[in-house]
Amino acid sequence: MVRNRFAPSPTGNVHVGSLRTALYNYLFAKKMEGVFLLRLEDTDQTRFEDGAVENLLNALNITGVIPDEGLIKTGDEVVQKGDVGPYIQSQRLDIYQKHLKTLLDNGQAYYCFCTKERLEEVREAQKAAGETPKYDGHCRELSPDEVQTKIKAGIPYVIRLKLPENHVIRFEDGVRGTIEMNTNDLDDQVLLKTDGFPTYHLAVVIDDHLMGITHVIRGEEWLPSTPKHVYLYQCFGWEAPQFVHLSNILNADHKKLSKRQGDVSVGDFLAKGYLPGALVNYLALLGWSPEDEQEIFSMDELIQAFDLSRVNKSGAVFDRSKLNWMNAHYIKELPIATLVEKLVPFLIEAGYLHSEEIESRNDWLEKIGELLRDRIEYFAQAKEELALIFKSDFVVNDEEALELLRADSTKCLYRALVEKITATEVLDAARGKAILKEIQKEEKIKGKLLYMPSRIMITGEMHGPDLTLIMDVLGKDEILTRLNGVRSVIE
RNA sequence: GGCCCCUUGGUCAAGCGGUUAAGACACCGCCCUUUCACGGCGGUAACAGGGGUUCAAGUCCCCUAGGGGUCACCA
Repeated sequence: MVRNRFAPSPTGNVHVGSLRTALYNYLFAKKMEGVFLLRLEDTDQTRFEDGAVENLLNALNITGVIPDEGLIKTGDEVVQKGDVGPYIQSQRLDIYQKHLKTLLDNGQAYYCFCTKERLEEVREAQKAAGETPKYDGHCRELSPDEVQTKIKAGIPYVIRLKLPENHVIRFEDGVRGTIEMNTNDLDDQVLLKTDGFPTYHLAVVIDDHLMGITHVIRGEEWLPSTPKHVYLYQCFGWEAPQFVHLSNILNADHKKLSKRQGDVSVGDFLAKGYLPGALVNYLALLGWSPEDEQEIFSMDELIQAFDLSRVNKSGAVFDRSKLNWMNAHYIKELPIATLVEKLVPFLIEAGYLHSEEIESRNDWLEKIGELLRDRIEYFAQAKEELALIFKSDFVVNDEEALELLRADSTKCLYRALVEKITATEVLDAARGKAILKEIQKEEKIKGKLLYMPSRIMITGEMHGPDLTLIMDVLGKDEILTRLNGVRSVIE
């Protein structure tokens, strides 16, 4: 039975790269009818950020990458579910201690009393000499007596992994094949920190084993330290899981996608009005490809199609414009009620709508939604796209537009428009269309000279949504107000 | 710098010894549209370089180059 995990540390927002890692774990687990669990790697006491766990679980819940076991959020409550917990590393300290003792007893780990200052000096000296910075083994061969004396003296210590010299460690990576590394190129990794907390390297091995993890699917940044993990499995006499290292998601400059270069967290994208399904769909295709040429996938379809053997080895650039295309596609498919529901927060944010008006203006909101549907890639674009709807006191500055307004026929068009709209009971799209047709017939104004000046007089812009839809949304009174506003330019 | 990984169009990518080297996004053009967009149709554009192996190499091997990751008492 496949057992997977997503094991983030509780820091800040969820990076899209992390989401993708979680997603691939999830898809694989579901595909294999296994279990996807979430474990919190909070062994760095200095890293903790308030609300991070909530944030993390919310992001997973919203995107549908939901753990079966471990730390989960049901309703407003964060709970731990499962038989092999706790699933929070800071609650497993005694477990690490116990296993560490085995290592110490077997001579596979040792106490190290070196100060940070000394380590720093050693590193500097090595760098200066052009060598690879590495622990120099200063405490490697301390006698048991010496160790006891120092511990009794209260000297702070860490515990390090005692790597055998010149020993090749080999393992099979699920996407990269055989990986070999010589222990001479590896460091005697700290396993237990001065504060009594384990490092990632110790905790991840013990937890993955104890939690029955069969497949470790994680980011490529772990590849160089995986041999240490493999060695630890050997020390404990445990069977190592299948390792699968996913390549990084890159920026346009081919560097690891990181903050300060735009949006990188799930929260950023959600806040801009990207749909969770679209984000997941896009991320799924970033580093994996299906057998056929399907591009649009529901989560269930992804589960069906997903296959670790089709995961790509090389890094993938995060392409915002393709994400935009995909999100636009999802928006086009949305039922109108859902579209409105998604849109409303952005209208409120833009100051176009008050929250009390939501229900009473539903018909109007649906019109706005349809008018926007084919025109935006993500909901935050609604603000700009709708600017011409909410700006009644516009001033026309564009030369070309002014020229059209000053055209001889426009005076005539203007009068006819005012007259017909004033005489109209309800100005909906159909009536708007009819009015323009009538003017075309009666005043012999047609084509560009009919539609462009009308558009400019009503919106102040040369471009925008279908004019009759705009008329419908604006309504009779607002349009008359606007026409009145441009009167001076026309006459 | 050491070690490890990677390398097909601008981007995502298919390809797993014999193909006119797919498809998608982006871009360009045409059509639709009395605007812009949407949509439809079409187009430009790639096997990093060099050696092998083979009748045959984008596909296998080696070297070079380029890119990335990693070298913490962070994960």
